[in-house]
Amino acid sequence: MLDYRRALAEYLASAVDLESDEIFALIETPPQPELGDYAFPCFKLAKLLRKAPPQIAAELAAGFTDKPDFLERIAATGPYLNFFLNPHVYTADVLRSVLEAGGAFAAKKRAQDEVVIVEYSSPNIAKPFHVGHAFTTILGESLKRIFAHLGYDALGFNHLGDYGTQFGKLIVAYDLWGDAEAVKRNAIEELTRIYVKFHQEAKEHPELEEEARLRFKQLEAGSAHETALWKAFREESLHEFNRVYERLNIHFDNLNGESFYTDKIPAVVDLLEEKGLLEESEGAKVVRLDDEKMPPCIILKSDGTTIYASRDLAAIMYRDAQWHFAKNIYVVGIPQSLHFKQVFTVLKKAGVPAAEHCVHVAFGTVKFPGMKMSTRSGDVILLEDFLNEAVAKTREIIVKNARERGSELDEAEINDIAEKVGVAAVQFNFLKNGRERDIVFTWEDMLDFEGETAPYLLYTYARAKSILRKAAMDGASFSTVDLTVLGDEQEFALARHIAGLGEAVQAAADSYEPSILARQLLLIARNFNKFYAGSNILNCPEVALREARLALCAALCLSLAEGLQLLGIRTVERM
RNA sequence: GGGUCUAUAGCUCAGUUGGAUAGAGCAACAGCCUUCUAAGCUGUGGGUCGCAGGUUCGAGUCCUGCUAGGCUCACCA
Repeated sequence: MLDYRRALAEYLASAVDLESDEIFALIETPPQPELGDYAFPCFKLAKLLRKAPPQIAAELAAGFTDKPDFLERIAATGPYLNFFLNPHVYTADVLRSVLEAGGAFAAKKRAQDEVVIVEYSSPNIAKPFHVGHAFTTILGESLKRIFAHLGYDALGFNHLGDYGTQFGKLIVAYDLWGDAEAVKRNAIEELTRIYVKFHQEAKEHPELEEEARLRFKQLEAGSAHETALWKAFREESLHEFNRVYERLNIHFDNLNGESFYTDKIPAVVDLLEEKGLLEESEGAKVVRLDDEKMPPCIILKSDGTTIYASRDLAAIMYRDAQWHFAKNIYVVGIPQSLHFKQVFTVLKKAGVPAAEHCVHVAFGTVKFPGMKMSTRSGDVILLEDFLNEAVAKTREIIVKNARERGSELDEAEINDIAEKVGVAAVQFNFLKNGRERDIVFTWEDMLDFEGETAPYLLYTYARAKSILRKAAMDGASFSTVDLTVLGDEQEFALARHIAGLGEAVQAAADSYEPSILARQLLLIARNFNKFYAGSNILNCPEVALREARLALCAALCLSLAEGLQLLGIRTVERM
């Protein structure tokens, strides 16, 4: 489709004594549709021409003789020059582009391969996957999809928490009280059970702690028994995580956890040593960051062992060597902001250029009023249980609606729709607002399926699909349909918002903020529902208009599906 | 105490590089299913944009100070 803002800027350049790029930057969208579709504020010109802005606007408006096809009207309103698009030309152009793009309306291509690594989810092995993990998992997946859509080679990295002294504890506990069958049945539950038991027993038998440290050292040294157990814990945990990932439609490209990077740390220590950055402080090896007004970054603990900062440093070096990433994105909570600032700064000081391409995409905390999210107390909401609740609630609504509408959904279909809509509702809760905001978790809010929710978006999609099916036009091409008959207030408004999808996706990527895309989709859906409530589509008496409105439905479906896919959300054909 | 982020309607949040009358959803109230899915649509009420200054033709948006709160500040990740 035509870049209307650009075209308008070039048109204006002939009348205004400014470069078209300058004009382009000044053009804005008026707050109300009555004021037009684009506006040019004349404040900047006032200084140049030494005249009042409203006078300039009026004179410019009077001076235009011929208009391009896409413009219907130009009017001066106070200090603004307002432009009204021809709604028929515009609506037809936008919808034609969407229909021809077939789900890639907002997609871009790149001249060369540029790898974007998105590290997200990263749960700890042998620990429950609770609602707190949902934020990074859902946000990260969306970012990965958005960057892929914009032509990047986007890779999802799951940096598993699969290393540390807790594995020594687990090994000790398993040898003492573990049940192989129980691990097979439900690994996380059994491993959590023996982990909790370990801490209880360790209070009275402190020697267990010492034993755990010993067993961890043996694990590091590659001892057969310990390694076999560690591998089994990892495998079984992953098996369970995959159940959730499958439901969320997530597939990682890389599962290198903390353990993978440990043997790459000595090289990092050597590098820092060589650059003269490493200092001894209170027995530990640190890099001082005083000049950056940050506390020192600990590289090696006083007992000589490694720490998470050193592992993250090693990971960046390794990823840079392997992939020469354009971006290396960490989808990790706000509390770790300082940690990442330190790590990136250490690398900059060491002269590693890749440090410039590392980004910490921080997000807020999921808060539970009246609950303490702690593994030890067992007072957690498993993400799986949350999904199940949402699916169950969805199922109730589907069954109720089916009864009222007298529709003929079979059991398997009901289950499939409930699963997709319920999971989508959960996902959208984490994507609709700015990511740095905390989320207060209440069942009431989380299971509200009206208004700004995924079920609203999916419902809108399903309604449009239903019409297309009834018209036997689902999947039709519409290539010969005349779309210029469209352009009434609601049709035009819908086209305006659909056209905004491309910018929304780009903005979402630029600021690592899928909520921008999520909000655009809500706007699109709301405008379609207004159109739907006020216009006949299937029952439209004029054949040409009916066809064009069906094409509008098809374009709506394509754009909603495209955007939802970028949020990691699956669509349903009916609900 | 240092760093950092936040403060917009009863609640949850949007608010484009500073621009026209600050917008949604939920909740409340009043309507709309003999037109295509009412998980929808229409309407009403609801605001000293934390407080005080400053910059500017113009500030919810930028600067300073203050208040309140979150997170964080060395061997956990």
